[in-house]
Amino acid sequence: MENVLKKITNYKWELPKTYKKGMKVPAYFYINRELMDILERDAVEQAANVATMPGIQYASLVMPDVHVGYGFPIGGVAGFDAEEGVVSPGGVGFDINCGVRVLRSNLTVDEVRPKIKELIDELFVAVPSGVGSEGRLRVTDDELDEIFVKGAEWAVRNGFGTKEDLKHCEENGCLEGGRGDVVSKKAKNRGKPQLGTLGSGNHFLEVQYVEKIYNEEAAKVMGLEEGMVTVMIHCGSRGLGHQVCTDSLEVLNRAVRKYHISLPDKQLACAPIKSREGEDYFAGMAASANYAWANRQIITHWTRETFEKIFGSDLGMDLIYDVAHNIAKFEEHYVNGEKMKLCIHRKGATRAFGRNSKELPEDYTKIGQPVLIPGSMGTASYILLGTEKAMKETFGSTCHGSGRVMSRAMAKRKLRGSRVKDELARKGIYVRATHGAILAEEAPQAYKLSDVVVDVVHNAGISLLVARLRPIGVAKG
DNA sequence: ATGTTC
Repeated sequence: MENVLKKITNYKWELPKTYKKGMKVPAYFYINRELMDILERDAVEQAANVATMPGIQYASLVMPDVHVGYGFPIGGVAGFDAEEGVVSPGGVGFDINCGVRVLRSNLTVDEVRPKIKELIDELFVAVPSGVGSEGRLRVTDDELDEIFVKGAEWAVRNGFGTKEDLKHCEENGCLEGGRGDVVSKKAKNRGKPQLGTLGSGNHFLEVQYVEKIYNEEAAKVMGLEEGMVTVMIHCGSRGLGHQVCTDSLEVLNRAVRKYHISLPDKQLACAPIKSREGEDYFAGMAASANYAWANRQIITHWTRETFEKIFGSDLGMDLIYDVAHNIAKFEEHYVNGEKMKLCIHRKGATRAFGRNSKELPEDYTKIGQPVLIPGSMGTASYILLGTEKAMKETFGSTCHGSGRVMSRAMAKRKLRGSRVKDELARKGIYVRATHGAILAEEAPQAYKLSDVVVDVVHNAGISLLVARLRPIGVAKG
């Protein structure tokens, strides 16, 4: 790809807007040479396609964990003028508000390791997982409608966690504008029994420890020390968000014709933000995002209960932060020196706001927003900080994880789940999964090294390393 | 990611 991408720095490359007819802005790729070698041609085309969309501002942005997605690349960020621009389900993804949160604890890895099997087995029961899995609670239609509007706050109000948790969620765990009236009966029926479940695929609940601290000051503010046990929860809006996305694609395919929007790829289906179709998609997307925040909040509560059952009380399991990886939202950013209201789409990308952003809770105002980057199963996860450079260059955004290099089908052909489990055990990681195939699909070999991805965003300056977290136990669907 | 080819 080096013949089409122009080097700006060792970590930033430009695809000029002359690359493809109709591009309104260039695309910027945050990658290094190593990632350039595995960059998919189709992902480059997708980033160029996004640059042609109505109302796009500044650039189509690509993070180092990029791979081909539905319409937009996964690892893509795009900002559209809030008045003249569009909103697109392909720019959010099927798993609306797939996201990550991390809890700290007062426990050390030496205290937890001897009990890791018992702990993970208990967590595996306390937090249901797997495709189509159903949860331990049943909500009514009215409650579901409230969750669509209130997000994590509904969960806290109903006994799952604390008000302090809400302050440590992006958007306080609630995206404004969620509405149940635009969510189909089918989506609601899928979502109702799945609240409080982990799901499948790359979703997980992981017990980790802080292996290395890169930034003492920030780590202190987050309450992190080397050797301390942390818990990472990675999941999304389950069948509900998936159904909302599917339903909306039908509507927006029609809207593309109705509003005479010219697109290089049907998968970029979108509607003007100010149209009925666009507003309804946003409301359903926000409702799904809020369901996902309630979901992670409920799982957090059961995680704390399980830890207390095994290790007793006063474990200090505070929520460090919760970030969305798949979401669209209205934000203000500077474009060519002018403040603009934009609809920022982050698909497989993380908000990474710098210090003094008004969106941050008081304790993080001085250091910047915690950015949580899950590893693939068995590999390190990272905590970073958002930066002022990200505010200037990437609409305050960074990478979201390690990104696939092997398809699920390929991984199942090449790898055996039992063998993956044994390999992880040798590395001191106990894994509990619903079935062997998931271990093959999610094996470390199927993913880019998160270390490389994180190295790129750190060196590019769009987020900065704070801590590396090493897994000791994983529960997977 | 996903009642994993509704």
